[in-house]
Amino acid sequence: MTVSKRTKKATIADVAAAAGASVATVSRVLNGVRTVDPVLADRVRATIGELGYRPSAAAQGLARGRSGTLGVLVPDLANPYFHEIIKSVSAVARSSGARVLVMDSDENAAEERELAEELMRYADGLLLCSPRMERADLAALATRSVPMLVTNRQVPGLALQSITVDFFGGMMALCGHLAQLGHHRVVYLSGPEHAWANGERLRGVSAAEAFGLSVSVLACGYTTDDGYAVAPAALETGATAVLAYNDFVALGVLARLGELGVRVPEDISLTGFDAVDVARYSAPPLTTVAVPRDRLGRAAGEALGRLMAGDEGTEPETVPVELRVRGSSGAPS
Amino acid sequence: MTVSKRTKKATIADVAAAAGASVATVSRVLNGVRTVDPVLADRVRATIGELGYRPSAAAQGLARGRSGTLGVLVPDLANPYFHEIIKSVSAVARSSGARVLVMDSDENAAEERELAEELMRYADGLLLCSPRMERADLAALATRSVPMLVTNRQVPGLALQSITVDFFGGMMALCGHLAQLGHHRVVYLSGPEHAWANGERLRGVSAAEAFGLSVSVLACGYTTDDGYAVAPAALETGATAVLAYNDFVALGVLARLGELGVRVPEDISLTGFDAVDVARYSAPPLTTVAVPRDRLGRAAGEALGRLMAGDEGTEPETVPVELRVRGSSGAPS
DNA sequence: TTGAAAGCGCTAACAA
DNA sequence: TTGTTAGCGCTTTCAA
Repeated sequence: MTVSKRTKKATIADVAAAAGASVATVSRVLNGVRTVDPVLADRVRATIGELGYRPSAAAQGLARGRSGTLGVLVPDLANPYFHEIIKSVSAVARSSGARVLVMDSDENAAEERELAEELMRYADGLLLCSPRMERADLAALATRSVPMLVTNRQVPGLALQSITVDFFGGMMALCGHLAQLGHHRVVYLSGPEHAWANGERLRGVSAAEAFGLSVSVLACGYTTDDGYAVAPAALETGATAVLAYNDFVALGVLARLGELGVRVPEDISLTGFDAVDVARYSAPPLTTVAVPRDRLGRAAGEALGRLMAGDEGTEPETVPVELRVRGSSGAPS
Repeated sequence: MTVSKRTKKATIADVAAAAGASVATVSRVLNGVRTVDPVLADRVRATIGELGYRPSAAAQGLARGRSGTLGVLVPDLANPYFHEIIKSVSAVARSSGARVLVMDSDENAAEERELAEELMRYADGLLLCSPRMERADLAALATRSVPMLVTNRQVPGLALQSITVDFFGGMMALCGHLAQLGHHRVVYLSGPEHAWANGERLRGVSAAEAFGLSVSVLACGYTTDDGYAVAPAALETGATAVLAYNDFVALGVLARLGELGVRVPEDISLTGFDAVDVARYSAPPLTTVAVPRDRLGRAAGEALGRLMAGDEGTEPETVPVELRVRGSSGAPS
């Protein structure tokens, strides 16, 4: 069998004609319906192979009334935080014969709503990862006919299908650890302003004031560059420990402190968040909070699957985190 | 206007009926065809808004004969190398009204072919990022009716539409730099066996033997963990410089060397590849090679756009790289 | 400027 | 067990 350059796409009718069967029979073979004579079925399969036939996804989708596609919207495809999530969701989707359509909103809260609506045209179900959009938009989307699940966002008074990570608890744990070491003054390097994840962390450090920690907050960001830039300001607060929004920020801080001759943890303690791989390999390795992103992704994929199967209303789920004490935190000098 | 919970999806016929127009007219409004009475058009648009109508992607795709979707296949979604590429491709696609369907082959060369074929059912064009599949599979895919572009892979004798990065040149530059510093014995920590990117780097170090470098090769991998694990073996080769497959591997090596009390670059030099963000912030910062992934992604997106527009055959493009000399390389002791 | 109607490629009743 | 055929929701002639 030789396939020539740029084969024109074969249709089910072509296959039927070539195999001497009806389109219905070909469709049956395609879909594994058992009521087909094995001989005929083999002939059809052979023809399919010869013609290199593949059913059109659009036609199947239209006829079946569903696309077999899961839409995933993330704020930033270049943010490693979302990679494992996407990966796990993809894996879950694939195991149930679905595909994943990914879109990136570029951290643009205003455009998110429109992208989500667009995604709904293509997908049977929608996963909004850490959406930044306003409450009203989220509420409107939730009423659509496409099942929707949200990660890392909870809106008081809005019954959103959601799975969240216990950022609050994670930050509390971090603060508790520092307090135990004897710290009294800490500074939190704040992440994306509209991110729920940032709000929860902030809530966590604030709550820690209850057990005697004095907290200052510095607007920062979520990249290594952001951390590098804000490190001197963090130093000026006089805090004995720096709580970075995430590991990347912490690595930036660590680098800058190194340049400034400030030792970690002897002169100042430093913590990250997320427990990305590289955080284990810095010098010193970062004390941080492990966020099980694969688990989050898997849970999201499965919950979405249930929603799409008709299960109205999954319980909001909260994925626990885990404190990882490593070398970057120590007793204050 | 109140939208109730779980609106049933409206169709173009619903809109037509509600607006007192024909489906043809609604379609015209939807597609911006000018030959519609402004008053009628406004009425249609209003109805669309009220009904929250969105055209079905499947129906449009079927009727138009194209999906408006770009398929992207990557070996590993969790590998940061591909993130910026996906992101740039997405951006290019979006600017021309297309969407991106991403699939992950999980580094499984055997499954890649099947996934690519599957992707073709959904997409108008295909981007295979660093495909690991065999030559024959690649050749077969290239004959399909869906335009296909490949990054980081060139197959001798196969006219593949491709965009590659000059890994060979980058590795040569790294070797040249080390040779100039006075190194004579280096060890290359080899990456994924079937990756063209690894082959090219290997070709680069081998070519460097021409200017007096003695090279040994150690099977390693592409993660920080891999680097951490192989570091002692690298040390045992007696090389005065370690060329890691990429930055992540190098960071792993760096961490392990630190634990072993081996100083970089005083005791041994170390280089990375790719110039990911964090590589600038290690102590010492990594000497590496900058690979313009955004540019690769943009170029790929644009070239694919041209292919899909009917341009038979884009010239194979090679994206240049840039040596970044930083603190992790120095003269041998 | 508008509308009727014929597909697009497939699935799934329904008949045979 | 097989085939015929009516949709699925949209685009796009073709007529009016």
